[in-house]
Amino acid sequence: MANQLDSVFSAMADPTRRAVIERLLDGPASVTDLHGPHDMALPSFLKHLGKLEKAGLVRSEKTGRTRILHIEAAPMAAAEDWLAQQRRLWEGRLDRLQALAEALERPRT
Amino acid sequence: MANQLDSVFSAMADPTRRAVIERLLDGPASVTDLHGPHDMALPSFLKHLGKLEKAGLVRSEKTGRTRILHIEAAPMAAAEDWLAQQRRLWEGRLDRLQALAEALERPRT
DNA sequence: CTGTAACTTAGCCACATGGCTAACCAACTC
DNA sequence: GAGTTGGTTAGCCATGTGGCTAAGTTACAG
Repeated sequence: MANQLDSVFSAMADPTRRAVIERLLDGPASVTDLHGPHDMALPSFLKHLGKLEKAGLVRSEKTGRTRILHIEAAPMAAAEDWLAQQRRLWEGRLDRLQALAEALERPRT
Repeated sequence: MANQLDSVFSAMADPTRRAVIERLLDGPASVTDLHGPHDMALPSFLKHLGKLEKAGLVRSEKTGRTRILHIEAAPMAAAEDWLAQQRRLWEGRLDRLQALAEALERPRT
């Protein structure tokens, strides 16, 4: 996955990982805290955290025997920017189509 | 993939597919037109188109022997909305932190 | 210093993904 | 109606993903 958008979008393409993101927006948390609400074995859950971290959406640091994760907002902004740009282009195209339609409605004004 | 966000995010997690989206924002196009710039066999490319269509990002209709695809903007908006909401929550949290910091700076005003 | 809590690593499994070739069908073109 | 163009289907392959159990490690608690 060369592009950063690749890993960010693919990290967000999973409800478990999106739930983790939502939880972390409320503040940092430990692995077991985050794991709590999810009905899956810890190692499976850790893979999700790993993906989030590789995508740069989350950073973590271990103190003692517990690892604390916190969110990193920048990569999400990149994804949002891409989407916003596509929407602008799309809206621009609709505007041009409408202008064209109006021009066709009254051919000689 | 239960959620719609799942399939939309995962559809966008690939540069080929994002390129197709960008191209289609400029107007409808046939399969071979879309395939043109991509250095991969047609059947492989078709799988990408299939994923886009299953995610609802694209619709297509066959007339004669050529299939024309056009974009469907709504699902992208859903993804953008999710991201925008997370950002709002994140910014809200930063505001609260800053308020807290200021409150700590001058304890009795 | 023994026990337990909090990860971590290793390894297995089933299925999805992203690529390919080969062969096929359907519709224009000449 | 023979050839070509535009897709489509079938089937193979390597790798990635998302889940599991079992066993290991490391720090804190008593």
